[in-house]
Amino acid sequence: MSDTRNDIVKLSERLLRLNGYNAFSYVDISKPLSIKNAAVHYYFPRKADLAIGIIEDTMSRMRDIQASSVHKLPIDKLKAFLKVYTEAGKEGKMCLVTALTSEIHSLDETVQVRLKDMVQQILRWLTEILKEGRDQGVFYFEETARTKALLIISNMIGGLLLSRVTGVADYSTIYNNIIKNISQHE
Amino acid sequence: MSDTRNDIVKLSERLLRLNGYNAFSYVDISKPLSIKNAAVHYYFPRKADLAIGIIEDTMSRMRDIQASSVHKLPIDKLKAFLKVYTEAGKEGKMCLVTALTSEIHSLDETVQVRLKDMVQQILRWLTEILKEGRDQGVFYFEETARTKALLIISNMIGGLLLSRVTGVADYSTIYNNIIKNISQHE
DNA sequence: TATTTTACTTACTAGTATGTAAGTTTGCAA
DNA sequence: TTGCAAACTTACATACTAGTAAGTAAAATA
Repeated sequence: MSDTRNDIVKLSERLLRLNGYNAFSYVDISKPLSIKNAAVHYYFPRKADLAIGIIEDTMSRMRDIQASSVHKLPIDKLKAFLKVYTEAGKEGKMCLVTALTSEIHSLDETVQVRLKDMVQQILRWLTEILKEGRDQGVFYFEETARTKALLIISNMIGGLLLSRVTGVADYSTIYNNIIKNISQHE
Repeated sequence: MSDTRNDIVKLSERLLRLNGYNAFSYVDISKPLSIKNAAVHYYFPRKADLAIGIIEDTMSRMRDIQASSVHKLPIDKLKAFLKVYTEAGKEGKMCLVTALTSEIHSLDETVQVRLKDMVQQILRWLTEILKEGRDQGVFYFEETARTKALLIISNMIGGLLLSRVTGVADYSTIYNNIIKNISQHE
């Protein structure tokens, strides 16, 4: 895959997660890369194609993280999962799910389908980690694993948004609470 | 206050929370109200003024809810607080904080200041409810009241976003878990 | 009754958005 | 060496955006 195509995806993803879907344009991407906006259209004819490109790139990285933590302990799997959000928080980024879901009515149906799929995969990923941790007796929670996953992911999504306004310390507070809460008997 | 001005605020708020800040235009507001876009500019010269109008309207309703639940039990105060999110969920709306925070870089500094203020007030409101409930021995949580408030609000913010993609049932799951979790001894 | 203010409309501008069609350069393959 | 495909650029079309300036009709005020 060409450098240019990859540069476009990386920069688009950054702009999408910093500013939102309707707040970045083809020129915002082409200008910093010193190419013309038509060059972006060459790789991604429509903005929907670009969105799909970003989703696929993100899911690919997601699978890499999953693959490289297969042999780790549940707590480290959980930390690897949450790290994605922590890094976003440091850069003031939303998570990709937030960026797309908050402007879902601006998205092509083809993009909405991919977004749904991504959310399901994220949920399944975390649910599996939680199940494993509980089975091994290192995680403690009363809810179903899927419900606990919903709670943790919504904490992350909301935490990243809130911390944009109240400061990253609040994201850390949420993060620490999740780790502490799941590791402790009741 | 004129009907037109109020109609503009209500419709803008709806469009903002359904579609996002950069996804609605002055024409999107004027057309359904059968007025010209310049009429919207008459009341709200710049889009920032409109955003501030929406924030103020929302905070005013917030204070009404607070005022009308002063004499209620902590659990009913909490339910009154959360009801705002539940109603949004039914209509597929994000909360106002999400709609604005997700596109914070598109907002005027004057709007950002008001947004910050609103978030602080929401946090203070819920924190007070939680303190009162714990003091009366009806709420149980180990964190500070402010941290618990952060966790609940981030659950709501994230729950509303996730449920746009996975279905409202997931919002309900989160809601029910919050109520159950805070009401139970450990 | 005269004047001013309110609540708009008409008509427009300048800028930006996504997207397209056709042309150009470069490098590889036959 | 010719031909072709990849990776672009040039130039443009269409549509929409926030925002403004000037005009108007009706209501409130002096």
